[in-house]
Amino acid sequence: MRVAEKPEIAKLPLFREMQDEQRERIFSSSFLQVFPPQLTLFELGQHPDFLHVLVDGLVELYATSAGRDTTIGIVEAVTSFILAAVVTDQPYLMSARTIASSRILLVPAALVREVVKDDCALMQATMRELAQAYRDMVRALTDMKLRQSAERLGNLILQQDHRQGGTGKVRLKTEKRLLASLLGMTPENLSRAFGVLGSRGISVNGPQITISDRAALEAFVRPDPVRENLA
Amino acid sequence: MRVAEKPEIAKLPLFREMQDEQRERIFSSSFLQVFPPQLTLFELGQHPDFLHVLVDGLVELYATSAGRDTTIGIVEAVTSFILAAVVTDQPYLMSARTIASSRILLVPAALVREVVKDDCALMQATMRELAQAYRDMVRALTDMKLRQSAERLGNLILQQDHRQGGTGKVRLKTEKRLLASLLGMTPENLSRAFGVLGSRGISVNGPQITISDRAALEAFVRPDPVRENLA
DNA sequence: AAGCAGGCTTGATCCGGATCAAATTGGCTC
DNA sequence: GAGCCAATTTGATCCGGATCAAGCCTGCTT
Repeated sequence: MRVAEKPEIAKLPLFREMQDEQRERIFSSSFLQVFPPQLTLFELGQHPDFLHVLVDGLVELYATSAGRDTTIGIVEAVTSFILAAVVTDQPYLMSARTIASSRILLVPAALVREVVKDDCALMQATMRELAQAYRDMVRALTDMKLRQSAERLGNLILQQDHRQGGTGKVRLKTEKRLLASLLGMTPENLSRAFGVLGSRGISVNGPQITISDRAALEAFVRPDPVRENLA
Repeated sequence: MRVAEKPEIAKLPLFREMQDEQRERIFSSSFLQVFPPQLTLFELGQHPDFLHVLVDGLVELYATSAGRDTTIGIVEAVTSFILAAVVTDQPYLMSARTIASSRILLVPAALVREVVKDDCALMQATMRELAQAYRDMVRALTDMKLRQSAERLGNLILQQDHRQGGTGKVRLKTEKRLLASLLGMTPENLSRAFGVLGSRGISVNGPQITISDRAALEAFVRPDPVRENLA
């Protein structure tokens, strides 16, 4: 790899702390590839050949079973994904496709596993990343099991607002149909859920959401009792 | 700690590969404690002071939100739990309570974090454990999002059978109400789900389940497309 | 500017699972 | 063995969300 994005990638939590020469070893065997929108990057059940780092664009992680499918996560740049499959060297549990045109760094999985063994800093970063990913999944699962759809939506809006700086203005980065799938509901019901939240402190205009009454919203959605530490 | 169980605990994947002296360092600062049934070990939101290792007994991990609660996992001996909270040093995302009388090894969380840094083998084991836990969560989430209740039950029975040796006889280790909570349904509906599966290849007698027609059962529940490697 | 297509919304209906309310069962104590 | 308590099962009803079916709006094509 020989690209302008190298420093940016090197700054990722995953690669930040590791030895320079090991990082160079990883990067020199990796390559950056551009993918058009709507392209399937890999599918559930396949053997993981590469650790993926989304440098630019947007990627959907989704799972399929019993003829249906559902979105497990939406990956925004710059982030690595499917670390767990690479580390365990087991088949993917999800498929991935680009939503927008995307540039992705492909790091050979076997190399990752090898360098991880040699470089404790990388291993530690990997461990942290996995622990965080696990916690995110726990949250997603309890969200799904304990809250109903409008509450889930409200919570997601609060989270997004928090991540975007707490301004009370949230802009959706994806189509609503995708958001619906992520939240585990149909597009129809997402639309209705926005309707419900309309009388709970939110106003919606296309992809632009405004929190007009945060207190009312929080009262309705009952946010997570445990706030995540700001990373 | 000075107990008969030490060798058994030392054989856990988490502690198996590490340096002997580091392991001893961990064990010497840990202590084994006996808890009666139905006792809350810790609660969601608390700061993790100890890594727990269930030596004997049964523990429920559950989450609470919005006045409801749901079971996230059931821990059987011998297994460590809440590694992720310990590693990240962030508040628990779930609560834990004993189901049966249990003996638990309590390992100071700060010590774990420290030794992990010094002992790469332990770190690697931690990383693997977290990766596996993450994958389990992904499965649980997709299960919840994509399958309906009788299918979830059928799948759980198949998994259990697989883990218990594939004999076609599965014995439930917990009350059915707890199983219902794990599967994300009410006890009433669990009962009805067993009824449904009655005509799909299984028969139930109290806690004893018999798979009488595996093909029929698999056709109905559409098992995970990706089989887990036997650990 | 008309036509079209895809995504979003709205309305009507259906279905899975929750809730509420009784039975029934099974292990216990006395 | 009677009585009791908790777990489970069964039945009736209700509700959230899915599905089906139109409309609608926006951006793009021709």
